Amino acid sequence: MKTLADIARAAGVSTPTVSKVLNGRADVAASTRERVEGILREQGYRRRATQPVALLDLVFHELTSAWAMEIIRGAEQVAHDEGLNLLVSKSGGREGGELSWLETIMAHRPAGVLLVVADLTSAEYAQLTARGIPFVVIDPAGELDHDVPSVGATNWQGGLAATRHLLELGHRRIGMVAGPDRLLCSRARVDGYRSALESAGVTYDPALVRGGEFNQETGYKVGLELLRSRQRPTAVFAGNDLQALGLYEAAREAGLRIPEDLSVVGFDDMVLARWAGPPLTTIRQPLTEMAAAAARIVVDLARGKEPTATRIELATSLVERSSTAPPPGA
Amino acid sequence: MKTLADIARAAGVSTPTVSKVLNGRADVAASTRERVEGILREQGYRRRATQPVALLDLVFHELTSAWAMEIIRGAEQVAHDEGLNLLVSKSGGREGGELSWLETIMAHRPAGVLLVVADLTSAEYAQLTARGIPFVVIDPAGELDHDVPSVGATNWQGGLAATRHLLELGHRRIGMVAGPDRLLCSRARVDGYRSALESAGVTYDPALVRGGEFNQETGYKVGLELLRSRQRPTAVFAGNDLQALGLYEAAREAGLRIPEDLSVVGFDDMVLARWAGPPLTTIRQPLTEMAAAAARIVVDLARGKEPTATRIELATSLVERSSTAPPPGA
DNA sequence: CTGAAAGCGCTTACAG
DNA sequence: CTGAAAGCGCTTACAG
Repeated sequence: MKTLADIARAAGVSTPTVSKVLNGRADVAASTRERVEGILREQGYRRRATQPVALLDLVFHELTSAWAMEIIRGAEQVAHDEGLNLLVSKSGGREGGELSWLETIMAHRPAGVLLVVADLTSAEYAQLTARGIPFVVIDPAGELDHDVPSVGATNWQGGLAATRHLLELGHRRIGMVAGPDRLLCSRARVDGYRSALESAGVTYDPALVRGGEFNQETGYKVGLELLRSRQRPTAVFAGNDLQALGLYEAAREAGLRIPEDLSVVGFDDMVLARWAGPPLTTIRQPLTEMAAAAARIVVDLARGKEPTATRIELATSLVERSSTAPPPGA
Repeated sequence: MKTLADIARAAGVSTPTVSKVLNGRADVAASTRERVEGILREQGYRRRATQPVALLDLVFHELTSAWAMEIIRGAEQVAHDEGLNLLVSKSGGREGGELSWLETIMAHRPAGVLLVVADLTSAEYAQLTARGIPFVVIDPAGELDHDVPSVGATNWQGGLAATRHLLELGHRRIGMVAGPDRLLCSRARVDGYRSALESAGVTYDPALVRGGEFNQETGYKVGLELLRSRQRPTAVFAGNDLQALGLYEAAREAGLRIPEDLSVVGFDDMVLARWAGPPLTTIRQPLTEMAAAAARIVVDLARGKEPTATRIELATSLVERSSTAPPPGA
């Protein structure tokens, strides 16, 4: 690590002069400035920051989905309002000799950390807490210890609303493409589905619920299974929008029109839901607001203020488009 | 701004002790540690970072589009590989008493800056250069001074390929929804369109080209105009995917089926293109790769290495889906 | 486990 | 325009 003194020596000037060049002061001769700038560049000088860069770390497990953008937008808004700088990174898919995501974060000591769809090991929890770095989990993957602040969406109510919508249209045989069991949000959606059926007096049939990952391949695969079964459902609730789009493909392949022969409801309301053919009826998850709420909690925590609440679920809502209709022959 | 000494005084300990607490050293009594942590929190202490946080600034004009995510992904990849931390912010829509985006960036002295769809005023250019902060413009909005490094896509070739594809299907009356004239990429796409027509011996008809913003409203509005004109086009090349989706709506409203009555080609290949109804034929723009290339240039520049090239255009490519077909009656 | 003393990297105020 | 001197915020090495 080079110091100002090193640079000064190499440039044949004093440290104050180098300091002035670095800080863009006017009282340095042009020729001196140039020489010093050259040496700074050459020697790869990096300043030890004197102003604290107030950072807000936003950590995704994966940076793939369209999903992520809405979260970034919400976090950026609050970060900017609070004078913080938003640092975006991903924790997944990086094993081997490298520093763990947590070590990287510890190294730059952010004012706070936002974790997206994360499982926190208790070791990670302990490290974060020990260093007094406040954090909030957005859309927690699994159960969290009671005192970990988190922001989610009302997934159960969403599953309920989606299924109720189909029931109200007259559907009775309603299938579901479930997400992975390890994810809280996925289990809640399935339970909401089940609960809606039961309170409508429709018997829950486990054969109509098949699970997999939250992607379009699963929607396609599970969709084909459901649509080719003897008593095929007239409607399917997909655990998320990507699965719903996989279902679209399966329906096309099975020769079923949406919504005439098959109704489909998704979950998330990603941008593409609106543009699917036909536009997808889905449950909107307010990701931008969720991220903003999480950021505000973390900022409060960082400033030693007690946030009004540290466990929040924001409301989901049904967005009706054109992928749902009464069942055939209704 | 609180100092360690302030905290020490308030906690009734010495500064070294506070320093130890901050750095997670083991040799502090648990009770002392707790008391000091409490005071640190209470007084909102922020350290003046001693380790330099190596930052890469990624500045968007707007943080809205699905677009942005692919760029973030490319930049994050390189940032991580190079041990930099990716800072995401937006420059647009923030006038008034606040610091300009540039001042904010100057304040944290990043290793480099990546600007997306930006116009750089010469004052901004001068400031960045004076401080020796290297920067690269991704998808430059307008003409840049000769020595500003930039990474773009081959927009002209893309316009050419889109139009050629339609010509090869047999279309002769091909409309275009143009983007704003102020954007370089938009003008290049229009020129590519025109060039393809001319080299196929089809006369360029200015009445078939109508412009507006790069959004779906423009696609809809301009689409209706084109489709309701006396000699309506059998195919339309939209300046970007959002416009193409607006066109979809216009076609629906005009009672035209895609692709049977009207062929549509978009530009960008956003995720939603694949899921549109029908899936959109479009020109793919390799945003992730563009961002990664830009990040690599900025890192080289920051380390005083001469990058292999400072003006790059990455290749676009035609992605054929289901929105294009031979013209009716062909 | 604690803190006085020395030291580090940088900046500021000012004499020339 | 330059740099010797003093100062700032923090850390380190070490005596108790």
